[in-house]
Amino acid sequence: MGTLKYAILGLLNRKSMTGYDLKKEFETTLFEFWSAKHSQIYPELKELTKEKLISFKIEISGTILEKKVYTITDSGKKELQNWLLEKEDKNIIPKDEFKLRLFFSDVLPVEKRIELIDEQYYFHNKRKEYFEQKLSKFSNIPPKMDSELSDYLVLLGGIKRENMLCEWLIECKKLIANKEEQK
Amino acid sequence: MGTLKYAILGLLNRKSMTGYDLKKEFETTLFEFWSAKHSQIYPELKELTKEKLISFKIEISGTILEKKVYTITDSGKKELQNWLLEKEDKNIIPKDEFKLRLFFSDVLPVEKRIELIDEQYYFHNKRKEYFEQKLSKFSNIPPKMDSELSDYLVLLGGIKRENMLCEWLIECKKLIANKEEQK
DNA sequence: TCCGACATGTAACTGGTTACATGATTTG
DNA sequence: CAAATCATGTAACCAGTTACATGTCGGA
Repeated sequence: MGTLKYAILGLLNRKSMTGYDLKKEFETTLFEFWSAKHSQIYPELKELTKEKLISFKIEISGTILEKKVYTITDSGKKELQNWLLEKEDKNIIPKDEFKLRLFFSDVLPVEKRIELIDEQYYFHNKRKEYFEQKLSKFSNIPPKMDSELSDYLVLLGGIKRENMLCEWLIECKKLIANKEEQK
Repeated sequence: MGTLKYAILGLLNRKSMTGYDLKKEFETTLFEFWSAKHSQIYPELKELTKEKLISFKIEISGTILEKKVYTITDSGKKELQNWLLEKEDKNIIPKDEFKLRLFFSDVLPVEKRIELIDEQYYFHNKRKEYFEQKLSKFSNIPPKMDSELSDYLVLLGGIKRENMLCEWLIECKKLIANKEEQK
């Protein structure tokens, strides 16, 4: 796929920054839908520079520490644009270890199965609350600025996902418990 | 993680089968939450055999075609059980290329952004309908058999996910179109 | 007799994680 | 002055995909 490439181009299209800054962007801004470690970012920056999609200039931080501030090139902007407009079905269903576990858990005693679900519920409910708290920090809803609207939309998506998972888990619990009663 | 190992153990715990059968199980039964190509399955079966978690006996199909029918061992059953009961937060948010695209699409003209969303909506709506059709094939709801209930629960999860995505996309479209009007 | 499904494997490569490795700067 | 953070890189490994490779069986 080479998606990391476009994640980096997308971020640099918003603002010039260093590899370290990019790393932090992945940890915060893109956290909800993409991730990359610095060990993947630095070699990719090297490659993108070679492809002339980005360029860098060295800045001195303090007295001797050199940092490379990367900037997207016109060619890079074009490449990003093309990717954004690409019409391709890459809609692979993501792997889900919990579903796999739940699926095979029919060999466990019902109380263990319920425990499994309760744990998962607790987790997603917590994450849901965290996202909702983040949402409440928007002063205008919907936001007026374009890039803020993007933030808002993906956050909405996150909340909706966590919410859906909580609802599903409650339903799973009900159905599993209910079957037990029938015995 | 080594999740493939448990996917295979889980399937063999239900029923002894060949590598080829397992491949088909991944394509049908587990499709909604896990996948593996035969090129990954065969080496893993070799490894699991070495670890004595599974064993095989050769059956002759037709006149000379040998097939290896794999069976889970007691040791394998124990290993599966342990994994099912494992308490670990591996709740990594899955990568989502569409969200990444949407996130950076603020540089596109609004009509292109709407197109992007419409395409995605069409896809998820189609998948939702497909899942719903699969759901309608259950004669009893909720199913009485344990393993059928598992099928039912993950299918419900799939429908709920596709439904949530459709709702979210409609909301995204509304917010993006609405911003346009404000201009 | 041909074609699609059955059946099993390996090799090369890609994307991503963990660990190794180093050093500067800022803040308490 | 110590600890956290800033800053950049490489190496080894793991999971997974694509392509290569071979051969059988059953039905139209």
